Amino acid sequence: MATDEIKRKTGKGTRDPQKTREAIMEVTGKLLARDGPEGLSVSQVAQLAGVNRGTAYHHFPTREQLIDETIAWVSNTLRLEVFGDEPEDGSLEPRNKPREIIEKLASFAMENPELGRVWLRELLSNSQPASDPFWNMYKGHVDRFVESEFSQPGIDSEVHAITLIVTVFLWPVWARAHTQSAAGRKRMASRFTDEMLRLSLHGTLNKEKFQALDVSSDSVPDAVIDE
Amino acid sequence: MATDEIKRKTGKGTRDPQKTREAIMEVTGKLLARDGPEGLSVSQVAQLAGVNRGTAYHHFPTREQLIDETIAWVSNTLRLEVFGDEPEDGSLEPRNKPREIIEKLASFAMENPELGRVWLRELLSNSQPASDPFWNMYKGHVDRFVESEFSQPGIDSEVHAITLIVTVFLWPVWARAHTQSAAGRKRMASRFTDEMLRLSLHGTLNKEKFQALDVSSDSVPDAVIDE
DNA sequence: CAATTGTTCGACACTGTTGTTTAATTAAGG
DNA sequence: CCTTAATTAAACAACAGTGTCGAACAATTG
Repeated sequence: MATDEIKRKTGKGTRDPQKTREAIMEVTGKLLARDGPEGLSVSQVAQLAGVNRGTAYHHFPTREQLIDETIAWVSNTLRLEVFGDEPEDGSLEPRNKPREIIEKLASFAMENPELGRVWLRELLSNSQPASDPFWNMYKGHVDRFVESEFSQPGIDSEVHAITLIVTVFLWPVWARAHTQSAAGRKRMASRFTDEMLRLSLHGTLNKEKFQALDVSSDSVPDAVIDE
Repeated sequence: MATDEIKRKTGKGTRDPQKTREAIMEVTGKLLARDGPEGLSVSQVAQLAGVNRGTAYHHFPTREQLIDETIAWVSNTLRLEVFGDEPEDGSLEPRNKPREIIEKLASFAMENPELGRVWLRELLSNSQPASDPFWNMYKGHVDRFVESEFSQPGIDSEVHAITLIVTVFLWPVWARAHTQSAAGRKRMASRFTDEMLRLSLHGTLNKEKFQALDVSSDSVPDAVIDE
């Protein structure tokens, strides 16, 4: 159970600080996804990264800092993988098809479930997510879509953004726990995107049976001014 | 930061083992939601529950057992709060309006974000969720809805069940981090149910603009036989 | 080749947690 | 009132984790 160890020293290049640093963060990311921030131990990270604990402390002065930097690194990795190198402010082409982004997101999430999980965990417990690069970019896309001619009217952009990102990142967690093969994973990913698409186009309710449904039973004004 | 303590001894009834037990599990639930299973310490639980550590060990022989029993207790609490005392197998009235259940779920989740979070965490990392009472009941309802005349055809029941439950339990986490007042929470809960309803009825895409959309681009057969 | 710089390692002291035990205290129920 | 069970307080060994050192080490320079 504690006998697993990753031999990082492949090839001849024996000493590579940057690679060591990344290896440490990579393992930290995985362990963060599994155990959460409170359950992470530098000892375990070092062991799994095939590195002395002192080395980890050389790169990251304190446990807290290791966690923080790793999360920032995850967010950046996410941003790069999903959005490439679009400009950060993103006030650009609104022609980006939302479907493309969802597919990219979903497939990435399925292949890297740990990253999505650790990032999501941080996002949800962070009261100031505006500082997160990936969140800003993603939210910008959603906002632009909601205001575009391609979307239905009346969508609550914040609710939509959160629900979408949450499902995208957590479906793989479920899917992975119920599939072993790579083919199975692919199928699960397809099922997800298919269902998302179906949902986007048709919803879930049979409209003929729900004509008399009071949509705004005890709703509140749309304008939301909090606090 | 570590100076918080809950005075459990309200009134005169000083000694009540069952209540002590519940108080311990309640605190355990909260801490589980905050720190995850790996981050939970019996010492902290005892301190926050206003109980001696020995007492905790009297009720729960080991840390692991405390966690397990608490999670089971959470699942049961969830089931009771949302579904009342319907029979477990639930092969009963399919006339239960899905909307009613979603509203119950959503409002409960908004008022008890910790419980939902700890349960969800367990569900997603559990490869054998069929043993969870709340999951079984919930999944049964979704299945029956999907096969009923009230739903759209072609819904992937598993995907739908997971995405719905995930959003229901995680939206409150986000909402709570961005609202202080009780009124604000209520508004956030309303926005969620409204948007869910809107989504169920109309989806997100403007159909006129997406007529030529290939729904089954690289889809796979619906029949899913894993492994 | 030697000096310098930055990386990695092994050992150390310290703290906190677990699980166990033992003795003393306190309320509840017959 | 007296027995029983719950609770507390305290101490214990075993252990894991955190930070901090100084020394060993590699690679790049002069």
